[in-house]
Amino acid sequence: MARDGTATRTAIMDAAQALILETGFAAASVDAVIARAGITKGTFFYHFKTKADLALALVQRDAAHDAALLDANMTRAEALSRDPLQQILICMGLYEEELEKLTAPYPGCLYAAFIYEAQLFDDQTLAVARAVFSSWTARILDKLEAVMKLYRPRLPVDLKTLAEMSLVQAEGAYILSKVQRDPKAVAAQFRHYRNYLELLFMPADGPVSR
Amino acid sequence: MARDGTATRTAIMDAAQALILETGFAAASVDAVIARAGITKGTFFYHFKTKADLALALVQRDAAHDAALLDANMTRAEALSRDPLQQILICMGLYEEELEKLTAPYPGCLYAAFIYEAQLFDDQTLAVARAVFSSWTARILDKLEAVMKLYRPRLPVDLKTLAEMSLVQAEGAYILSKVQRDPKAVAAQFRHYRNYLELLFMPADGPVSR
DNA sequence: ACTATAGAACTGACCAGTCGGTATAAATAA
DNA sequence: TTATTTATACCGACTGGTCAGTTCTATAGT
Repeated sequence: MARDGTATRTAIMDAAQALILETGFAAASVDAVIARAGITKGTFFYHFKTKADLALALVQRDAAHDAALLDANMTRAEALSRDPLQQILICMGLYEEELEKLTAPYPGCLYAAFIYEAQLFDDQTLAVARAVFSSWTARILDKLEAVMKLYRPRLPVDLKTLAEMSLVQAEGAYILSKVQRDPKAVAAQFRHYRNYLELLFMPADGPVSR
Repeated sequence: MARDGTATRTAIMDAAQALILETGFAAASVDAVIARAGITKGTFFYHFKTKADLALALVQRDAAHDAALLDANMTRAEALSRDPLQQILICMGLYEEELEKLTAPYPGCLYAAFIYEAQLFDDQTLAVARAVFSSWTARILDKLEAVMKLYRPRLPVDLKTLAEMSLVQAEGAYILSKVQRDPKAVAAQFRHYRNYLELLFMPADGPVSR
């Protein structure tokens, strides 16, 4: 097999991602990456011009994956309910379902790993992380604005930071999961976000509004 | 002044902490630390046996600081209200007040930085971070249990993960603040945690219970 | 012929850590 | 009072190793 290098490229990226989430980017040396991927240095630099190039490829791959997953979950949620509040709750519930299946602590988020070593990366790489955050937030914010047209929140609330809170809850939960070595921590925190939205928008006298 | 080295030791630790939050631990080289602290290599290794020794000292210092701050804020809150729910809300409000004063993005949390480079540290160092998390959680959980004796939550809720959520919210907000370069992001997220607690425990018909 | 890979030797920069030495000031002895 | 000792605080050149990245030759599949 000398023709298709995509498998090798993927192997390098997978090995690097796992290593980075264990040791950080700086300590995930090229030597360590190639050892884990089972290839040699020549091959590594055949696929990636520099280590920074790998960083960019990794963050772009994650960005594409995360965007696709949110899209899939939100589309499913939209098919399951016409109510925008229910759509968000269902969407978060879908994430929660997946997270409940974890048997090892959540390995972590590449954007968070990179942001805690921010000075090591160029603007382009960090911009990808920023873009993921802002498009995620925008998607949730859209729904929340639709919710606001149908429901009156029980407390005055800023919708933008409320949308961002879903991300915050995820990133914070990843850290908790790693610190406590607890696979279940992330799902539990997603559940709290769902609770908050429910309490915020559900009228006091019951689940139906108008 | 040849006698008192504590100022130098503090300068090293301050320089290291700032650097670590910008670049991560691995990339915060001893050379970079001493350059920022304005001292030399000999001095560094006079104060710290190894770089790992510095990591331990840093995390211990933060642990002591964080424990003292929670204690101070919670004690103030306890003086301001007899109601355990109000005590938590006030305590979180005190944090929020401080966070609203920020003019630069929150620099980050050392525990989070370390956990994203976890393999670089020995068990003792990571254990300090774990201990901070668990004693913080325990303190909040205590209050929440007292709350539960007076109030009935509007949704079934797990108190332990609810206590942990305060930490999750903080850690997640630090990341958001760094990604968006937004100094206000952290306070806004603390506010949402307060809102959640309020909605969860405040009876539907008004702020007074029994 | 072209692409994908192996492998190994090499470079210069940077890494953590060492070592011999100096400066200072307080304690002690003349 | 003035030397001498002792301990602390600090300096900076140096060492052996690792880092990212280069360069080369060789080889196998298409």
